[in-house]
Amino acid sequence: MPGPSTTPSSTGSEQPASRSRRDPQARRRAIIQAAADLLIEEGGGNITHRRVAERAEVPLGATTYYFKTLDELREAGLELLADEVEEVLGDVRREAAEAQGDPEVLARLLHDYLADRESVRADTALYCAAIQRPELRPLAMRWFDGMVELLSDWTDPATARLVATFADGVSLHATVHDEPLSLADLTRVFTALMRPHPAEEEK
Amino acid sequence: MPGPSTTPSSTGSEQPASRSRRDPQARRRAIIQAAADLLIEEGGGNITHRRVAERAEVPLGATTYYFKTLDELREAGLELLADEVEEVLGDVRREAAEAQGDPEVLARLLHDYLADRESVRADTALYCAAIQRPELRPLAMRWFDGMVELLSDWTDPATARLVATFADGVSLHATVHDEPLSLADLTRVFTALMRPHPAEEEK
Amino acid sequence: MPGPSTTPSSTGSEQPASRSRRDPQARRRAIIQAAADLLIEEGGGNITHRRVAERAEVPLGATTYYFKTLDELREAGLELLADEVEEVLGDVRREAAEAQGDPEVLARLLHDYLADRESVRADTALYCAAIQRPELRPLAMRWFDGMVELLSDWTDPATARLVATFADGVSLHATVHDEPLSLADLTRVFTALMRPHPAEEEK
Amino acid sequence: MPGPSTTPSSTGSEQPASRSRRDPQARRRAIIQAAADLLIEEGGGNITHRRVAERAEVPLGATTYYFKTLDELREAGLELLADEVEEVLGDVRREAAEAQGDPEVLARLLHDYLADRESVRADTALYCAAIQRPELRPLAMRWFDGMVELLSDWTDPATARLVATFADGVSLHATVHDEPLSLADLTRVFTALMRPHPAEEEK
DNA sequence: TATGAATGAGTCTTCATTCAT
DNA sequence: GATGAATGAAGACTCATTCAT
Repeated sequence: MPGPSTTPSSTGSEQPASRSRRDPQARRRAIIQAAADLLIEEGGGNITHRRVAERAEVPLGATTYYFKTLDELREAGLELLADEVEEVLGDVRREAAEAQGDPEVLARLLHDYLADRESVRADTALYCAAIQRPELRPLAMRWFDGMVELLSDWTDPATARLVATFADGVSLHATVHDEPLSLADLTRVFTALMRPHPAEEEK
Repeated sequence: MPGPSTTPSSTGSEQPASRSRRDPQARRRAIIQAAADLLIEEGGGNITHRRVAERAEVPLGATTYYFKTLDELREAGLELLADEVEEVLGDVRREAAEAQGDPEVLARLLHDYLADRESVRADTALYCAAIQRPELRPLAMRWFDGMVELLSDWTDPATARLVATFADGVSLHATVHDEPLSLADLTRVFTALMRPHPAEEEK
Repeated sequence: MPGPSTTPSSTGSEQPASRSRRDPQARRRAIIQAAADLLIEEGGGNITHRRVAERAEVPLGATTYYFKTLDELREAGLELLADEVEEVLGDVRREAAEAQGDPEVLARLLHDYLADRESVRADTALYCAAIQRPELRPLAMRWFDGMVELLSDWTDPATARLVATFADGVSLHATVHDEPLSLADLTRVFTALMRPHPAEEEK
Repeated sequence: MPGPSTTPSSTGSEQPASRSRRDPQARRRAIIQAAADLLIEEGGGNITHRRVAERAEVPLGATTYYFKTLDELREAGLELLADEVEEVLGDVRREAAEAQGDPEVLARLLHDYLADRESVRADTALYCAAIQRPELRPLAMRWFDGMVELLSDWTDPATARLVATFADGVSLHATVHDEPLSLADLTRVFTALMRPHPAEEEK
């Protein structure tokens, strides 16, 4: 899995002067990026105009100029996180295609993804938001649905959903515990779940 | 699984007048309970002295009298959630013991647990808190560790960890999606994971 | 001694509307002035955002907008007091220069200064602050050091320090007792202290 | 000068159990003592029932039981400080009597007194209180008047007042600066001021 | 267009004081 | 008599939002 190599996410700060004034688009992006970073670091409850402005290195007024309310800004940040997660998922998908859905390869891809703390944090941050505010659930589902879709090329939908659910647990586990599951563990689960099973009559 | 039938958790409000004045113990409990309820409903970021006081039907001053800081109050609420979760887990354990660790029975117990929205919310609320504030991770781990311990009676530790991780995903899934996984799905995963597997050489 | 004749200090309140809104500089000044007034009248321990706001006739929020913390505001007020005191001292110095350090003239200058209750209060307010908070001592020393420097033109440093110490006592005495020392008393002390003395070997 | 050898002031903490319960007098004293200590350390503005109670190691209720209001408690503390100062002054007086008012001896006594930081702090704390609250001036005057009376045995009242004023300045100076005036300096001033002077016609 | 000034609402917290026990 | 519980008022501080410029 590609990791954040392609996503310029949550790292930027000293973009060229192009970000500042006279480039509204870039400015807007910088603000959203700052909001997303803060969402990851501190959770949605602690994000304020002032903190975002400072982080994005734009004047306070800019944050209210581009976003009518703080909620709107928060949502834009979450959306960016979801986009990032989805982008990562897209990369994974391409690699998975080549692997023909080999459980071992899928396990390795998930393992690589887990190594990218930034992406994992984005993922769990989305889940936190979704847990606390139902209207944000669609954002969190994008990851789950993407995962299911990815897997659907190689297995039946029910199994795909189960594997995706397991992947969620793995993400959560990686965030809360110090170290993520081992590649061997992941491989074992993927293999066990994707192996043809006797009773195909679920749901 | 017992569900909250035994735990009068997170529902109370209209205790007899005995809760009020001059019964510090009960008062403290009521405040913590209110905090826990709010944690479940709105997440740790949105809890305030005022909201807790209103919820617990005590004057504002009471919340600061019993807890020097809001953090302390929040933590007490989380601890209560963790206790509740653990209590549920204890019940599960007792039932699991009788079942001799039969995967089907375990799946049913998890399924029953998922039907108790309150407990699931408590579980995910703990995870949210742990994600956003590392110092709270031990609380979230109590659930995971308890699950692992429970399973350890019937399978090897590595498998127990994997199943517990899956259970985390299931919890998360149940909170964010409208309906939890089916009993059949759970049974399938439990069976697949707990079945003796060829390579015992993980990690 | 000139007294505050030149300093519009600690009296203002009814500036033209120019002070209000959209004149940050003036607003800031008004707040500091109000703080200084309160410091003189009630001492540093009793100054609050609310009182300052009311005194300066600005909304409460203004006091926290211009000063991140109350301490900062307090300090700004004290600094203003110190500036005022120093300004008075500058006037005294100019007059003293013409008098060639004649003890009688110096005594008269101090006597005039004592007649300006406002300045004396500023002086003692600074001392109070310095007594209770060591980090503010430099502010109080500005008066003492200024006095020493002033006198150093006409007498040796040791004597200057003694005379300045006496002047401190006089200030204190004037604040706590109803009436200050008489001109004759001051003259006597100044003369006695500045008269060449037998043993020049102190310290 | 005796220093604090005779005054058990502001040091106590672990009196025998006699202080606690069943000895109201001792309890009251302990509370007042604690208040006095806090007055010296933090100034009158920062004294609270809770802090006093903690310092005196008595329950919170005791502080309101023995003193109807906080002001009353504060005043009791100041009174204790004044008593202590006066006690020191009494010791000084006895020694001064033997010395027949010799300026050199008086200077030494003041110098010794300055070495007792505790007493000096008490003195200046009283002055701070008196500056900020006129109704407390009598307390601060007790020290000044005592000094004048002491000196009156050896010199005329006017001179006594001048010397006492100087002594005030010395106290202030000692509190705000790191080191007090030298014995030689003090001697010089005392000698100069108490020497018979030509014009006896002041005030 | 863009932004800093502005402010009132709301946050946590401390505390004097009262009072039931 | 003594004390911990109790609470409303007030304090410092933060901030979303508005608005003049």
